[in-house]
Parts: sequence; C-alpha cells; structure tokens
Amino acid sequence: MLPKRHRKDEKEDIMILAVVGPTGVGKTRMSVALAKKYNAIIINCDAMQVYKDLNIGTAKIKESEKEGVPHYLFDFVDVKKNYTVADYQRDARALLEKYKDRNIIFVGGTGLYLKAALYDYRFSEEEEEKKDYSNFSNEELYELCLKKNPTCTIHPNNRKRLIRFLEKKDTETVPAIPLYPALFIGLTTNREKLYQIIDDRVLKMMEEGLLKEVKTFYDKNIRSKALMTGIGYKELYEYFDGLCTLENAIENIQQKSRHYAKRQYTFFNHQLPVKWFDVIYEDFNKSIDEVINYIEHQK
RNA sequence: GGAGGGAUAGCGAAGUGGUCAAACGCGGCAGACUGUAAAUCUGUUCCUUCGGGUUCCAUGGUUCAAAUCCAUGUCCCUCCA
Repeated sequence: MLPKRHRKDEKEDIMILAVVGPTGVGKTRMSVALAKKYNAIIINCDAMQVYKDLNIGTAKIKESEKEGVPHYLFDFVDVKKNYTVADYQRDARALLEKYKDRNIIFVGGTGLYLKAALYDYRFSEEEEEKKDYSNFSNEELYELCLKKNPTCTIHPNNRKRLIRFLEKKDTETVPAIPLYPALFIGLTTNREKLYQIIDDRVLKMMEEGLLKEVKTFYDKNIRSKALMTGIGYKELYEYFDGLCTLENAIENIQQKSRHYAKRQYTFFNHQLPVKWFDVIYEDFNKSIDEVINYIEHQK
C-alpha cells in the first residue's frame, strides 16, 4: 500500500526533486537555492553524510550554509552503526509520508539510496540466515548461485554479491517502478574540470582539518563500516597505521574520489532519468536559473 | 678523458632471435548494480574502412625471421679520473 502524493492547493503541484551528480559538482549549493525558491525541505541521499561527526571528509553541509532550510537525514547515525540501503529506504519513506504536502528536494550522490527510496525496491523483512562462506572459492560460490537460481548474472569474481545472493530468500528481482514521481536534476561539468575540482577539494579538506577529524576516530580505534569504506577516512587510517606516507594517502583519496565520480555517472546515466545541466562555475546563479527554468516547464 | 649500465605503448616495468601489437601494474575510457553502494565487480586501452597497417631512441647491417644480434650516432644514469 503506497499512498499517492496530494495537492497542496488547487494551483500548485507538490513536487519531489532530486539533485544528483558526481561528488564535488555543487549539489549542495544548488539544493539550498532550489529549496528556497520552492519552500522545500531537503533530504540527504548520500550514504556517508548520514553519519554523525563525519563532516569534513564527506563535505557535509555546514549549519551556516543551510540558510534556514530544514535538512533531514544528515548527521544522525552513530559512526559505529552499519546503516544500510534498507535503513535509508525506511527513513526516507517516513519523511516522504510525513511531508507529503511539502516540496521535497533530495540531494546526494548515492544513486542506489535514491532509487531505493523513490522506486519500488523491496528488501526482505525477515531474518536472513548468515552462513560462513569463507572456505568457498569464487567458482564454488558461483556454482551455488546458479544452482539456486540459473538466471543469476553476477560475475563469478564478485564475491560479496555472490554471497549476498546466497543469503537472500527471494532472488528474483522485479523491474523497479517509480513510486514517488520525481524530477532528477543532474549537475555535471567536463571530466577534466571535475577531476580538477575533486583534486583541489581533497587538498582543501586537508587544510580544513580532515587529518584531525579522522585522528579522533582512529585514536578511539573505531573501525566501523563508515570509517573503513568512506573515501578520505580509510586512506588516512592507512597513513596512521604506517602503511603509506601522508602524501600517498592524499593521492589515494583523490584517485578514489575520481573513480567514484565516474561510477556515479554510470549509475545516474543508466538507472535514473536524469536531466543534466552543465554547471557554470563563473556564474552559479545562471545555473540555478537554468534549472528553475527547466522545472517550471515540467509543471 | 676512461669503464660500465640503460633507452620498450600515456606512465612505470617485463621481454634478450620466431609462439610479440609486446606480460604485469598504474593512469584513462566504458560498463554492471535490489540490505557493505564513498562499497563490490567487469570490459577496454598503437592505428584501422577489421582485410590489414605502422611500432620497442635513430640510422645502417647480419638473418628465411630482430624489441631481442652487430656497427655507428644521440640522450640518460653509475663508477674511475
């Protein structure tokens, strides 16, 4: 049972916007501008910005930048917790229902989270049995998957997903149908420029004290999922562990961020109906106007 | 001035007569994605009208056959003066 969105009044439709794009393009700025224009609330759809105290490394919006716009699903999960897509789906949907008569803007780079919230993604409620598959080779796991469901298309080398497939009760995936119709605004720029922005931003994070931010977790010996998978965190942990120089760690952060940006494009381009806008950095207001213009024409 | 070592695809680096358009790594590009998604995994990377064409510092030579052997030159590194 999934409720429909209602009209706020006779004239204006309530809308859901999603500001997406690769890391570093300027989604945060755009989201606040649009929220002010449309009197909307902002919901985070970034897998790392949900965590508390992961601020510099996740480029989380600062209090001063929110300009009075209500922000949700930012900065609320303990770093030791393992927050997953299913958790996000539940939390985002709760907000979608709670604020069904308001304009909502999703911002963030985690395409899967967005899709899980807005589309008919189903995650099993039941407990799934965890088994230890560490003694199985990739090929053996793959064989087991095929035995379970011959239509399995997971690559034999993708151990993680092979194991997940074996744990799942239901291995059939239904085509994802949009549940909450949204307008997907993609922010982009040419690859060279984006990589430059990313590289510079990592350096800026270091200046802002990323090292110190990470050190506080390292000193408490917290090695949770968020710290060990988040870009900027795991690399600095390696540095603190003495596995590489600080210079190497910074280069790794930059490289991982670039790769991540590429994967984001692939996801957004192939999984969601995104309308792309080339960001004009010299005159960001112009970009805002372009986006607003587009939104107005969609109404 | 003398003695050695080296120059290989965008970069690093293997290869020391044929099976080499040349391993591997990085970087680049492209892709997959339903409970770790800032994750995990895959493909591709001299040119091509997909027949083939042009490569391993340069030139000349040996050979049926050269990235691989020889000569000369250029540049780089180390050591002795």
